[in-house]
Amino acid sequence: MLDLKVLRDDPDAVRRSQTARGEDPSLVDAALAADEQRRTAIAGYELLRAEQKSLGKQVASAQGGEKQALLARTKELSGQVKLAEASAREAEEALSGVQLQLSNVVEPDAPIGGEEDFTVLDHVGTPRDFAAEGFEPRDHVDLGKLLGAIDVERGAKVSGARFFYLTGPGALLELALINLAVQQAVAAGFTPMVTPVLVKPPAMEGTGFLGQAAENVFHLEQDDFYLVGTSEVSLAAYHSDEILDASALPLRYAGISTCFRREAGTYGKDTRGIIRVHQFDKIEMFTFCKPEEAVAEHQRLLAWEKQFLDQLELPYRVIDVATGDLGSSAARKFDIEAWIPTQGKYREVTSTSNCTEFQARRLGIRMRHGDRTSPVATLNGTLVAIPRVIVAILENHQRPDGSVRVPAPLQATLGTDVIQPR
RNA sequence: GGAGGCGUCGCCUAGUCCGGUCGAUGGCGCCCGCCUGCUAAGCGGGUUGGGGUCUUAAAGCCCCUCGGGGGUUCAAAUCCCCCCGCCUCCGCCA
Repeated sequence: MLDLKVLRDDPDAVRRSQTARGEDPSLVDAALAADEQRRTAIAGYELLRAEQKSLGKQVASAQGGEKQALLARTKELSGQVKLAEASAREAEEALSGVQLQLSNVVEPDAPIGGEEDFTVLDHVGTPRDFAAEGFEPRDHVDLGKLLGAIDVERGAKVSGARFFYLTGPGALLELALINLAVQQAVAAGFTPMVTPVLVKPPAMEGTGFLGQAAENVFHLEQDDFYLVGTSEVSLAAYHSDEILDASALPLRYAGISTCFRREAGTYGKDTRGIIRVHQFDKIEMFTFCKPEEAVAEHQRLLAWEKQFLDQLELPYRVIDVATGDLGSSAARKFDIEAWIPTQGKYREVTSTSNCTEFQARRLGIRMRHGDRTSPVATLNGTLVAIPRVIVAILENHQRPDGSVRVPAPLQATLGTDVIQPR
């Protein structure tokens, strides 16, 4: 949710941002008009209500005929107050309806354009030249089968498309990655958190996932629960309707959770393997900080993501996601994409977003500084999304015989430095 | 799932039976001041959050806020209904 003050004082900036995202700039004018109506309605209601209260007090002490006269007036007022209150509430709802449709204002340095208009900020590592090594790389599905690490057939049998089992070394790989990620996060000062994966509507709405992203969210109709697509949701809502001590910021949490995604509208996309699945586990970094520190914190989150991938010796690049491809809450987003040899391209493995005060305003998360309160900034970043990192490890570290080299920090949990075909 | 109890402006708490003087009591904590070799104690004052209005800004004024929503009433923390959360006991169950 955007600050009404910004909307009133600098509507052009919001219009420009909407346009850069490929969204409707006229929403700004609709919001301003709704705000105007709301304020008029509130003023009307409050005037009547003030009169009702002051007359009510006189009724209490008045006697006889005077009391009867007052009662006649207040009875009439009572109905008027109810009507005015209803129209004030209607106007409030109309405004928040428009306000909820407006996306966050993008950072000025974010590249303008659609999905393909990102800019590449960094390349780390070099993709292996399998041709020079003299063999054709296997993809992660074949490797997973060969190693007894991934079972997509039975995943489909039991739960349908886009479900899978991690078996044997695959399961151990997940545990090793989670351990490594949590250890790194704790060392960096994050509080590790195991979070709920079912949340009530306000948490989902507050984090901005019920807008354009709504079709990708699982909803349990009978109980009105949503399944989170990321622990970002439960972590952001953790402090909802709270006033935080500004001196205690930043608060950094590492969420450990399963994530659920409907992947609607992706039929035919990544149907093979475990790149795009309905359920996976993920460690997510989440920060509450002062708005003026958000940009610097965003860089720190990105640095922690790189630190993690560096240890796994994966070639990757960092991209600055273009305005048209940002989530509604994000002002800026950096993705890290790991090299996937059998696809011959880089694929997203992490994503970090600066949501500035957008989520905090919706969720009622403020900080106290001096004698006033104001919204905090929230940021999130993937430390590890298990399936995609497993894909990257298997494919990048494979050897001609189908065995896979295990990066050093994972060897203890795996109990070996090479995963051998079964 | 069943029965009962509870939910008040950071924490604790009075008030709810019997509607108006609650524009919410007191304590703790915190902030400011006085006193004071220093500290503590003592004394005085302040201390929910949101919105509207006016203003360069502040102050002021007004409205809302007693878990949430609805109802009764001229008037609701207080009466009625629904919901949510917490606690205790019973049942069931990893």
